[in-house]
Amino acid sequence: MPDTMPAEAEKVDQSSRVVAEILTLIEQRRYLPGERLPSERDLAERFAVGRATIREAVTTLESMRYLERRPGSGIYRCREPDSASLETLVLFADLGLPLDPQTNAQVVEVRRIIEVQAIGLACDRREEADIERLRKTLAQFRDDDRFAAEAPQYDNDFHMNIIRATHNDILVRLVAPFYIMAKTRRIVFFKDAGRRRVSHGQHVQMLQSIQKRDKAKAMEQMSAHIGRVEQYFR
Amino acid sequence: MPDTMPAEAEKVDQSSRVVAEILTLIEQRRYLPGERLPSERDLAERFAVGRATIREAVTTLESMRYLERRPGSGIYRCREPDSASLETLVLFADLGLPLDPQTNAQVVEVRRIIEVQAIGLACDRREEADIERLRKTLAQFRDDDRFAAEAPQYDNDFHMNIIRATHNDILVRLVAPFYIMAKTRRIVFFKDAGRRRVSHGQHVQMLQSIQKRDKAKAMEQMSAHIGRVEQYFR
DNA sequence: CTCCCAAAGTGGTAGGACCAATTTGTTGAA
DNA sequence: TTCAACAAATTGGTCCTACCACTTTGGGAG
Repeated sequence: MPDTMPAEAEKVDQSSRVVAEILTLIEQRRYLPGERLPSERDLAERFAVGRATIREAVTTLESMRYLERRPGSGIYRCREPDSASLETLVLFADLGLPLDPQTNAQVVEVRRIIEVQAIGLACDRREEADIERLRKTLAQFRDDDRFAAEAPQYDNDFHMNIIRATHNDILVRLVAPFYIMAKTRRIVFFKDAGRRRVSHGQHVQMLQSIQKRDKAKAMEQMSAHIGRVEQYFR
Repeated sequence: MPDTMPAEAEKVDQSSRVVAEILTLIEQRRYLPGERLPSERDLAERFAVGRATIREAVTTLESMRYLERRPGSGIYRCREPDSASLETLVLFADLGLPLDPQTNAQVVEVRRIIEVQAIGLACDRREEADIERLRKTLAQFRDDDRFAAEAPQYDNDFHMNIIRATHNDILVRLVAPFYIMAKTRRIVFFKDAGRRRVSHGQHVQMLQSIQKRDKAKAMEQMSAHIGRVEQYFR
C-alpha cells in the first residue's frame, strides 16, 4: 500500500530515482570531487536495482559532467564540480528535487545579463517573421484567473522568442534550460492576477520597441522587467 | 617517444560511435522533429551492436534533449530542436565531429555578451582570493614555443577564473561548455607566438583593471580581447 | 628494495528474459 | 454502418548472466 503519498503524483522510473539518490549523496558531500564511487555492481546492490539501471543513471550523470567513468578503473566524481552542466536545473525540476535558494537569485541575475543584451541584438536583426511570432505569442494572453496555469508557458514562449529574434542558435540553446525548468516552478509567481497583467503589459511594450528598433528603450524595458522578478526573490 | 603527436588516436567506444552516428543522421534531416525513430531492437540490429549499447547512446542523447523516450511507444526526435543542450558542443569535440562553421562565430558572440558583463560583476565582487587565483593563472604563461600546446588550457583557466570572480555559480556552469569544448579546437589559434603574446598582455591588463575595480575599463578591455577572436573567424 | 607478472576488480558489451505500458487490429454489440 | 470493448503485437524499462579488455594491485623473483 501507499506510504506518505506526496501530493504531486510524480511517477519516476527506477533509473531516475537512482539519479536523484546519487545526486543527493553528492550534494551531501558523501562523494568529494575526484573521489571514487563504489563499483557499478556495488551500487546495484546498495540501491537494490540491476546493473543496467545503475549504468543508465551513471550515463545521465556523466553526460552532465558530474561523474566520469574510467574503463577498468571505476566511477569517479568529476573534479571542478562548478562546471557541471546547467541541465541540472532541468533534471532537478523533473525529479522534484529542491533547489538551493540562492540558485534562483543567481539564475535571475544571469537572465538579466543575457536577455538585456539579447533584446538589443533582436532590435538589430529582427525580421518580420520574428515580430509575427512574438505577436502571436502575446495573443495567447487572457486576463482571467483560468489563465494562471498557462501563464508560465506563455511567459516562456515570449522570452524564448525574443532570444530567437537574435538569430543566434547558440544563445537560444544557452538560455533554454532556464525556461524549461521554470515550467513547473514559476506557477507561484503567476498566481497573482496583478502580476500577470503587469508582466503582459511590459511584454507588449517591449515588442513595440523591438518593432521600432529602439534598442536603448528595449534594453531598459527588459532590465526593468527582469528587475521585477529579482525583487520578487527578496 | 618523440611526441609531435598530432595523430590524436581517438579511441571511441561503441556507444559513443552510435551517438555520433545518430547525431549525424539527425543533422542530415533523416529524423525530423517529432518523428519516431526505429525501436531499440531495430537500431541495435542496424548498428550491429547490442541493445544495451543502443540504450546507452539514447540515454545520452535524451539527457541533451535530442531524443525523447516514451515507454510502450518508442523513441522520438524532440520537437523544438533549437533547445537542445549546449553540451552538444562538448560532445562534438569529444567525438571529433565537425562543427557548423557559423557556430563558432555565434559562440564568440555569446562569449562577448556574457564575459563583458561578467568582468563588470567581477570588478564589483572580486575578493583577494579571486585576484590571487587569477595571478597564479597568469604566472603559468611562458613566452616560448613549447608553451603552444598548453596555451588553450591557460587561456581557459584565465577566462573561467574571471567568471568565478563573479561569485555566481550559475554563470560558471553556463559558460563552462565553451571552454571545455575549446580545449582541442583552439590549438590552431594559439599556434602563433605573436597571438599568444598579445593575448597574455591583454590578460595582464584586465587583471589590473579588476584589481583596481575599474569596471568601465575592464569591460572595454574584455570587449576588445574577444573582438580579436571574432576577427579571427572572419 | 626493485621490478615484473599474475590475479582480482572494473567498466563495456552482448544476449536473453520478463514486465508494464502503449499501440494496433479485431471482434462484437448497438 | 458505427463504435466501443477486447485481444494481440510492439516497445521501452529492468533484471540477469556471461565474457572481454583494461587497470589496479599484490606478491614473488631477482
